[in-house]
Amino acid sequence: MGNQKLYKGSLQTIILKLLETNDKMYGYEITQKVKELTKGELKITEGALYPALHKLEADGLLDVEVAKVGNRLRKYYKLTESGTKETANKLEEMQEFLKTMQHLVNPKFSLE
Amino acid sequence: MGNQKLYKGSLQTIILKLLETNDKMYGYEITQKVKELTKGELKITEGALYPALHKLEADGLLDVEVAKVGNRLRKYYKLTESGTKETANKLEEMQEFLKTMQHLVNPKFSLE
DNA sequence: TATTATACATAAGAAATTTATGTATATATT
DNA sequence: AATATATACATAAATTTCTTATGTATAATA
Repeated sequence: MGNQKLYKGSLQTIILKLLETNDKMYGYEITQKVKELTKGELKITEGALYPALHKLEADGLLDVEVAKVGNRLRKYYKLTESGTKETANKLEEMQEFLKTMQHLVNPKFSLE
Repeated sequence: MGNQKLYKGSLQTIILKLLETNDKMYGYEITQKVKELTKGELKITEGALYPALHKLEADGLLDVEVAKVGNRLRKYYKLTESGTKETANKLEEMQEFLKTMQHLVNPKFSLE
């Protein structure tokens, strides 16, 4: 783990985006979903994920709901109202960054 | 300053890419070039830039050459041989990241 | 029955910034 | 002439965000 290149600051945005699309997810599910969607390109470690989820919750962007499945706990997270707004902001920021970086590092194939 | 979103870890790549394109640059010039190329979208602060340049130099990726212009110093940086190789690696990594994130966050290209 | 997968968590340390501050010269503005 | 802005470097404290390591426990698989 920790092999791939995940630029610091992008994890929050990834989590928020997944919750926007999937409505309700638990931590372990998020790690698996990211691995699946990126074909193993990105691997979210637990040491990064759980503190990030706790922070998003503390900041009021996520609500949590504990479920018991069999004998095991799951903590389902979903966007709050303000979380939904912040998701839109962060996605826009990310898009801007991607466009800017694309232009910087590969002017030839710039999207704009 | 510090308003824009510069994901941590991308600054080194930006510096290396600029030096690949421009052969030889000094610090202040880099801050201006980034501002110009990104139309003010990204602003590299001195507190980030100078330590980054020193680290790249310490890691053997950059050579430095001091010049006196008028009565003022300039430190011109350029890629070493190993810096050129590392630039290629970092650019490839960045391209991968941009592609991956584009798929993750861009609704149009979203996989789910 | 031993390993892997599922599912949470935290803590120490590292890396890369931000923010603040400092020094000094050159140029432009009032 | 005085003041502000631009040029050009630098560092240090604090903060953010991650990596790496470790811990607990249940469920499924080889």
